[in-house]
Amino acid sequence: MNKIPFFTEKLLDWYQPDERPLPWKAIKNPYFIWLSEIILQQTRVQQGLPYYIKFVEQFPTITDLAGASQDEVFKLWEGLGYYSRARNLHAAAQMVRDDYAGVFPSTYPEIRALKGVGEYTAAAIASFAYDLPYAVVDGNVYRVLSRFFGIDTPIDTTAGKKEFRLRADELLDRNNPAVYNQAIMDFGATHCTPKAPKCETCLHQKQCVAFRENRVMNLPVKSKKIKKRSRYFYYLVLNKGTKIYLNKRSEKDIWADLYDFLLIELEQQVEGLFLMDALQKTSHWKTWFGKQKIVIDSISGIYKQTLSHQNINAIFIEIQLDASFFVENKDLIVIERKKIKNFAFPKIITNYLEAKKA
DNA sequence: AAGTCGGGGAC
DNA sequence: GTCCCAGACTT
Repeated sequence: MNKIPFFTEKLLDWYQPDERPLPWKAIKNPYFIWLSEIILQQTRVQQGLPYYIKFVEQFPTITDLAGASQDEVFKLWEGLGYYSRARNLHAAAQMVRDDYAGVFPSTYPEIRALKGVGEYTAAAIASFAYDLPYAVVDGNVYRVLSRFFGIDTPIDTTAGKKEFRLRADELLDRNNPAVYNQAIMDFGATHCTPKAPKCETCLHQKQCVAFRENRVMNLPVKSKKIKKRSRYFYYLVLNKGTKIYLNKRSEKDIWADLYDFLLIELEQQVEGLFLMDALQKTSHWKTWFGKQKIVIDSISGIYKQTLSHQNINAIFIEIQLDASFFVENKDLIVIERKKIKNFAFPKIITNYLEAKKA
């Protein structure tokens, strides 16, 4: 029996498993645990919970998920963001089906090798599903450890990641990795929070370096500051009778594998009388429409969406095409408008579609 | 090592 | 407005 560090002893003493009941706790099904961990990457429990419930209901086993179409998986993921998670989720399910006969792998290296599973997620699955001694290091853990030990090494550097990983491994209760990992994340999520941490009632107050030195609000440290660029999207919503044209987005940009409309992007915001003139001058317009005359049905106001690295500004231009009209673009698909609910769109598109309906 | 990938909630 | 959330991947 290893000696348990003081920090760990106090943490386990604090932890009350039933205080924050969640459907992926107190289960050992590795598929459900994996699913919950992917959904919760960079996502608050509150936001991810309804998605977890939907996935479990629609795909009771990982083989069910593997057998779904990509459009089905994306539709269920719609609105949650970071859509590469959905693509990797689907691919990993097929890996488990094809390489492991549908049985979720049970060793850390095998779990870590699944698409979309990094160090954190592999440790979480290994400990929660299989009681293997791997310490999780997520945003909660960075915050708790940086404060308790007064570590100001930036967490978004190679040195910082290594330092916190070593520290986390020392603190892990190797006899009870699942409970320890749950406890430290719950503590960070409910007690040692980013803003307004509950230091006054904290059991660690006397030993917490950050509290003693009045540095709680300065930890953890991040070195990088993100820069945002603004983009200006002009969506041509093509309608022909009861049909509508959709575009499936390619891999290189935001919203890969989601659907949107025919898009012209300009370097700046253009409004009012200048808009159609600016659009018709673009090479895109000339390629798609040639010299055919386009009749504009309506032009929306500016829809805005903030992404982690971009500010998106979008204007939607409704166009009714004549039956004889031809659009030179092989990537477009034409569907019945009433089937639009089967396709997954970025939030800014669903916002527009909702507003149009009303 | 730096950049990129969403969306929402708390302040 | 800013920060950051049960991070991972690409270049």
